[in-house]
Amino acid sequence: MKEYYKIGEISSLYNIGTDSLRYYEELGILKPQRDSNGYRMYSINDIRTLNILRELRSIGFSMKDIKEHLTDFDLAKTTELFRDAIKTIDKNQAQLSALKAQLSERIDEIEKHTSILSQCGKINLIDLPERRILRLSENVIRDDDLDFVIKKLQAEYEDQLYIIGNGDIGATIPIHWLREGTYGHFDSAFYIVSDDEEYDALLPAGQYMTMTVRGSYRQMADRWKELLDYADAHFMTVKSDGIEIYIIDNHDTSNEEEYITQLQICAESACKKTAP
Amino acid sequence: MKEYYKIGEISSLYNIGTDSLRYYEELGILKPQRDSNGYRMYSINDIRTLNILRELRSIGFSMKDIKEHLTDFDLAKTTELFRDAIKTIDKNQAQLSALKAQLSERIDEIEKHTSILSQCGKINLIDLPERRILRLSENVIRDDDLDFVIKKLQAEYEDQLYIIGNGDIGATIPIHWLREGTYGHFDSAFYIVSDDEEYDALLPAGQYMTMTVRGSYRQMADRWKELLDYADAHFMTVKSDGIEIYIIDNHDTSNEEEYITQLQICAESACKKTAP
DNA sequence: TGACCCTCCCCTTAGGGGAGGGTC
DNA sequence: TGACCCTCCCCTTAGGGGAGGGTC
Repeated sequence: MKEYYKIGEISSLYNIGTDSLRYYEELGILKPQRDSNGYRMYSINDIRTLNILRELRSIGFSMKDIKEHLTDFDLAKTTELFRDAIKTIDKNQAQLSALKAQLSERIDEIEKHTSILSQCGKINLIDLPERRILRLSENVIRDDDLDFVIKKLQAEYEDQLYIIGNGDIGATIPIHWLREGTYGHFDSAFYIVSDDEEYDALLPAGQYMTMTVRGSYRQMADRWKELLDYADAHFMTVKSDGIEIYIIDNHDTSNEEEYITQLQICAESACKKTAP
Repeated sequence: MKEYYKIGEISSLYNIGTDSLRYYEELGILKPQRDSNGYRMYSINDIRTLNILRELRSIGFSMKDIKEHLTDFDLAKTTELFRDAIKTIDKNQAQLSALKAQLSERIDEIEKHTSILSQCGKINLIDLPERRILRLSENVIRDDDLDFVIKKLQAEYEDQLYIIGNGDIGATIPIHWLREGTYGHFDSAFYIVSDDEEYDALLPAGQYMTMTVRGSYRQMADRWKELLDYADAHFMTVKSDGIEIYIIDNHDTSNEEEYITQLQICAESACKKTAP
């Protein structure tokens, strides 16, 4: 057995690059002697250090931590180091789990929504419960501004941000604007929040006319007209502002044709009212 | 609502540094216009891009992935991106779990072994089963070389490395060297492997004299002498080489006083043999 | 004037890769 | 001679921090 080993021998034995070994020396962790020709000579002691270094490295410790540990360690310090590492791992795992749940939910949503494409363009009458929303009102909001408004909404409720963001995003249009056919203005943007979250406004319960629309926002004026015409034809009274829910929007696709938006407006049969 | 926003406004709204925004521009992801004074002017469209960018970033995608994604994405690409991300997360989680298990095991071992300190220095007679080992024989191995030999052993069974490394490490000393009192030479180093792993040699089953020793290796010659004297005094016949198991060594502590080594040697009562 | 913006420029992790030149 | 070693030196991620100087 030899006294010293050259960098190449160590490199192939440990299956690590010679660069790494030189780097460890640069950091002052390994201090191989030098031969008269300048070649690094690794002793058994250097190899021992390298053994520990690589073990800690594979566990994921930083070189700084490793250097610190190597200068002076005993059983208590070693177990403490390992315990800390476990805590860090737990944190990372929890983060990853949360992320994974978010991603799964997003995928599920996209798939769920694309599966209702057959509904597109049809008018349905459905009963919706009262919905809680976080609302940002601004008098006039152009279509393009929506993202910005949403962001302001998020900024306002920053501490809840981890909760918000999964729910549906929407906007409301005063009924008289819809009647006038001047599409492109909204009077508020909102998040629909779930029961256990903070909210500042409500979308009323009731019977809603809904239409799921696929594609560009340019067609919305026409779609709203269809809905209002339908209401008139069926002697229904419109009882809320127009509501747009952005199911698939520019966050999910850069292809306008894939957008999915649901139009909702509360409307009840006039006959109901006039019934004895 | 304004047409354009300055870098500071965006920065405080998104709670990210202005450096980041400049960096996104440098990468060509954001392309804010410039005012006549050279100030960046972020449009609603830039804000939209930034929204998506930050979302993907928080999920953990690299800037390269994000840039690629932003140039052209639709529902199919978005879900694919998310699915890939989930796969990556799963892999990372699995790695972390394995690491955590390793760390826990190491901690448990250290604690288990330090709890048997009361046994130190006492001679026990115990029956040990046959043990499977991976053995590296070298004619003469100095104490200092052990780590290196172990490394060669690992290199030889590289594909099993994830298995190896948790088991006990030890070395054997020919009985005549022990008798001579020339401690510091070994004729082999080995790993004890579990039942389902590859092995190339055996430590025989039988009754063993054992002594758990705490502290420096300098005392081992004396300890071995105690064991051999004990055997002689009790008319026992030594039937194996000396075996040292390194329970706590220089990998766990830089303090020699904390080392724990178990000496084992197979020895059976002479009276047994002479029984009718 | 103070807050805000600009453009360099240097720094961080853990090495990887290569040039140009000596060594066994 | 070919494999091996040496020392620079530049490069990677996603920004952070600061200097020196202009702008509202």
